Amino acid sequence: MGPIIGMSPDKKAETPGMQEERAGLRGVCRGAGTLPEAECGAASPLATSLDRGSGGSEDEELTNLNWLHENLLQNFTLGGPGVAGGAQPSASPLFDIEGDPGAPQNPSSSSSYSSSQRDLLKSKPPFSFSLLIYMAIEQSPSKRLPVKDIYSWILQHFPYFSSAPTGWKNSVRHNLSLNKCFRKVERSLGKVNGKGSLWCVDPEYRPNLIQALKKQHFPAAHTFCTPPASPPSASSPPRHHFLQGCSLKESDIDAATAMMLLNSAPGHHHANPCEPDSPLDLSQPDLVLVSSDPKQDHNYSSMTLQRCSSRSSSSSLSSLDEGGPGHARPRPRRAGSEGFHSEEEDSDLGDRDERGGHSRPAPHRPSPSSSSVKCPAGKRARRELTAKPELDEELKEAAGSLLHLAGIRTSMELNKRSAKSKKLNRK
DNA sequence: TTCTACATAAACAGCA
DNA sequence: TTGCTGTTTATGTAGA
Repeated sequence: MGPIIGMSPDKKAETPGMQEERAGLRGVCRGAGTLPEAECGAASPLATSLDRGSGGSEDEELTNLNWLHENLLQNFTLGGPGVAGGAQPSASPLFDIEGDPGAPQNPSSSSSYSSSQRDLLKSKPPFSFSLLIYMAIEQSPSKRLPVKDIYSWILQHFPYFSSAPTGWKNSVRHNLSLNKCFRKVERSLGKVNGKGSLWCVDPEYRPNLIQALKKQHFPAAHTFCTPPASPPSASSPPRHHFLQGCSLKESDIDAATAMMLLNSAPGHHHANPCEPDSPLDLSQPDLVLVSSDPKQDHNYSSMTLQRCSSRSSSSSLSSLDEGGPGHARPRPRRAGSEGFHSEEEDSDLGDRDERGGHSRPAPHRPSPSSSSVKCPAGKRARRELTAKPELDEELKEAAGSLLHLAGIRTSMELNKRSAKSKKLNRK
């Protein structure tokens, strides 16, 4: 996307990507639904940099997008620490919802993988860097990763980047720095700056990321997104599993997030979710705000909400990202994210300071009046809201309903999909 | 056409 | 000194 000079990796990768039977085919592997721990130890980011050395075919199998879709995102939504911490080959609710979790999903018996599917592996991931980072972090047992491991994870799961110019690393760092979804955690005390900070996902923004995932479209994957009329079979790629080629389903997300809520033990509230001693409990009800109403996006500043209401499909993530250079330039950067910025200024997240607290004096960014005006409901407000126990109950109820809905969703889903495919066909 | 999200590049600083 | 990490700014592209 960049200028010609800095040709975007996907353009560049056209060549390398094509050479990429190497990397691309790497991904075509047996990724039975959930990658067994034994087979995919490297699926754990812990293993990212550690295991890469041993590389090997095992490693290569990890790049299976199917696995990614099925396992990874399943993990995200569940958000449980068990995800990466221990093998969680068990079927998730999501897994169950659509079909047979036990069904061998073996895309890599890959003759069943179409060339288009393989191309997916070779081509640029349909995820933004933010999402990639999110995935990487979420996959880590501790929900914290150093940049290096994030690189590794991305490389591991998206071979595309192995052939991409190293600029993507810059982008990753850029995202980490800029995106409020990610928070820097010191590896050890007194090591605020310097090398090797850990990065975690700010639970406050986690739903945003989920939303972003939900809204992520996979145009290239539509080829295998066609609604199967028959139940999933071993020979056919799993039907949906979250990212399976299509945009995520609201019910998936919501139900999954609901599960997160349910999984969360009340009282596990850490001042700093990234506190090393307090494993990131992303499922904290008061941190993860979920609504059964997809329209309700608590994660956004009201500004974003407005935007979202007017722009149905704008990426949620970006709004919490840099907010877009927009046309607020010449002070582009933070302009759009001022809403969040102002939240930081709320200072309810003291550790946030570490970010701007670098050597360079934080340039005074005149917060656009719009931001301060449009964002009355900041994190604090949300917390106040969500801290209510009754809300917790409501959430649980909602979770139950959502799960129920998710369970019976399939038929509706089919309808939806057929409608969608019709729509696509029309195009 | 406008606006937003995102990607990319690059400069710069701090640290090991 | 070098390389990595982190921050920030600038700019371009794509999509809605």
